[in-house]
Order: sequence, then structure tokens, then C-alpha cells
Amino acid sequence: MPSQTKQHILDTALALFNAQGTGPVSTNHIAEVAGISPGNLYYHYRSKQDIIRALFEQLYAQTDTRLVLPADRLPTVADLLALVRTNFDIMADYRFIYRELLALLGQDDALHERHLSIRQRGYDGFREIVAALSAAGVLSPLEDATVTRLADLCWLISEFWLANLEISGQALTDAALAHGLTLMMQVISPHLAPADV
Amino acid sequence: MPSQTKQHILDTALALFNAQGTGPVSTNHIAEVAGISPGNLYYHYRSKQDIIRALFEQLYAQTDTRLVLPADRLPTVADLLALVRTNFDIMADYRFIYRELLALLGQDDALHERHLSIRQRGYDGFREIVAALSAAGVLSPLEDATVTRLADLCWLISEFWLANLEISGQALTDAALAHGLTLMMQVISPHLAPADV
DNA sequence: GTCTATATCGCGATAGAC
DNA sequence: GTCTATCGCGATATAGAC
Repeated sequence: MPSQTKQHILDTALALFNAQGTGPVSTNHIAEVAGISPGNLYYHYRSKQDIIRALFEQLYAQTDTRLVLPADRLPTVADLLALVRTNFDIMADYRFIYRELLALLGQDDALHERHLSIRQRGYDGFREIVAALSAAGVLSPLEDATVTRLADLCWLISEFWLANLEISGQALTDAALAHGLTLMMQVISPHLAPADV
Repeated sequence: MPSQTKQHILDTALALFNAQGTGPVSTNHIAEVAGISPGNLYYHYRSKQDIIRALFEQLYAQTDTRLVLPADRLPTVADLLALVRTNFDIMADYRFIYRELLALLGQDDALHERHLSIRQRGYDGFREIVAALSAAGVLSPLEDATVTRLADLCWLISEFWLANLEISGQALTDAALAHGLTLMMQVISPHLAPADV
């Protein structure tokens, strides 16, 4: 667990990055808003990139603890929707990461590799949920290629719906996020199994 | 039409931005690679942001001239796929824009506004194609809300499939791009009207 | 239109006192 | 752990000769 000051630097940096982006926000700026000296900031983090990496790790920790399925039963479509909704909330908290992701990863090979492995876990999770829904009879039996495509589409919505809202100038309201979930239902519903009698 | 040097600056900047991102590429760097002096660069463009704006305008011009439907007949599903495929190619040419879009727009209000209006045209186009497919009987009759959702999904694939490939570390191969098109078919095919007769 | 030279600024990062 | 002071660099952008 980080010291108070160390965490305070992260909190301040996150707020500034989300508001202005990583480019225009300097370490001096972060230190000033955090109410500490630039030297002190560099005592806790050796570089600006180090702060960014720490924020990525915070994000990963959030996804690990909050993006979980109930372990005591088979997953439902509602579970899938709830998972994506939670993901939207986490992504909103770390907006700057998703706004600049490709630029940030392109400038830091270690981070890129780390991100790839975390991301793979998330994608595999989606694929397993879709396969489990099919196995449980919630969805009609599906070919492997179809499972993959449905998982790809759910993933695409989950990862990019927020960016789409932001680019089109819409606020991240509850209703706007919920529309993303209806898109997911639009993808899935043609494959729902007929209700049991 | 821009002068030779002016265009040469744009070409050089585009190549460098695509390779390294806008942040690490300085105007000095652009001038050096272009084989001109920094002062000359500033004779043609008053700022780095001015160069970026000019590249956005080049992109818009490309979409205007290349993203068109055949005007002499009703659109087909193949037309829709071809349109998206062409869009993939254009986006690949201007990768840096899509990699940094939210950061670039967030730092330039005029550009953001301009981008919104261009983007709206694109989205409306998608909605019209889906509606036209339904009206032409290619797709079964659809409710308005369904047309919107299908257009949203096609749009999401069209705008973010490339980013998804890049983030997951995949090369922009023909096969990878084609998979994006199969995702679009996955969305559309449940609504294809039964063949006549 | 193009160059050379330069002004100005602020950034990331470090040294050393406390 | 925190501060003050500062180094060194490279960035954007301009002035003025050619």
C-alpha cells in the first residue's frame, strides 16, 4: 500500500489527466495542484511515465476486483450486462487511459506488453461467458466461429462504446451508457433459445 | 491546391505522426526529415496544430470522395461492406488521428466542432443505408429503434475495429480487416429477408 | 520562398539542505 | 519525506538577411 503522499499524487494526476490529457499536464502542474514541491513528487515517482504506469496498475486492480461473475451458479445474460455496465463505470473513472490508449502504449513497450496480457484475460472471459450461455441453453447451440464473433462484438461494445459517446460529444449519462447495453442485446437476442415450456 | 513544399510538409508530418504519434514528433523533426529549415516550415504553417488541422482536412476530403454509394440504384449489403472496407483503408492511412482522436479533439475546440459535423454526416449515411436496405426488402421490415441500433453497431465496427486490432497488437492485414466485415454480417444476417419465391 | 540565427519558454529531472 | 534552487535540454515560434 502506497504512502499517503504517493497516493495523493496519483489521485491528483488522475483528475488532471482526465480533465486535460497527459500531454498538457506537466509534473510541475501535478505537484502544484497536489500541494507539494516538484522535488517531492520526484522522490515518490522517478518520472511522469512512472505515474502513468501506476495509474494503469490501479485500473487493472479495479478490473480484477470488480469484474467478477458469481461463482456459485451459471452465468446469465443479466450477469453479462451487469459486467459490462461495471466496466463502463471503471472506464469512466480512468477516462484518460481510454482516450489516449494507443498513444500511451506506443510509447512504452513494457506497458504495452502488460496491457496485452490483462486485456487477453478480459477477452477470454467474454468468450467463456458466451460459451457458457450457450452450454446452459440460454442461447441456442452455437458454432465456435459464432461464439467468437458474438464475443468479439460484445467486447467491441464494452471497450469502445464510451469512446464513441465521447467522440460524438455526448455526456456519459446513465441513459447513454444503457444504450450501449441495448446494443449488446441487439447482438445477442437473435440467438436466445426459445423459452422452455 | 497547396504548393509543393506545403504538401511535402503534410506528407512528411503524416508519415512521422503515424510512426511515432504527434507528441514525440516536433516541428523541427518534421522540417529536418522534409529537408527544409524550421523557419520555412513556419512560413507555410503557423503552428504544429495548424499542420494537424490540415491533415484532418485531408482525411475529410478523402472520405468525401471515396465513401460514396452508387447513385443509380438501391444499395445492397455488398455496397455496405465495400464502404466499410474502404473506410478501413482510409483510416489506416491516417492512423495517428484515430489513435489520438479524443486527445486531439480535446485540445482544439474548433477542430472538435468541425469533426462532429463531418462525423454526423457519416453516421446519418449509415442509418440511411440500413433504412434503404429494409425498404428495398433486402432486410425484413424494421422498427425505427432497430434501424438505429443496427446503424449504431455498424458504425461502431466501422470506427473502432481498426483500433481494436491495434490495441490487441494485431497487424492490419487483409484477413484481420475482413474479420471486421464478418462481424458486421453477424449483426445484419439475422435480419436478412427470406429469399423471394 | 527559403535560410540562419535566435528569443523565449517551460519541461523533466537532479542536488543538496533541512 | 519534503523543500528550494537550478541544470540542461528541446520545444514552438519569430526576425531579418537573401
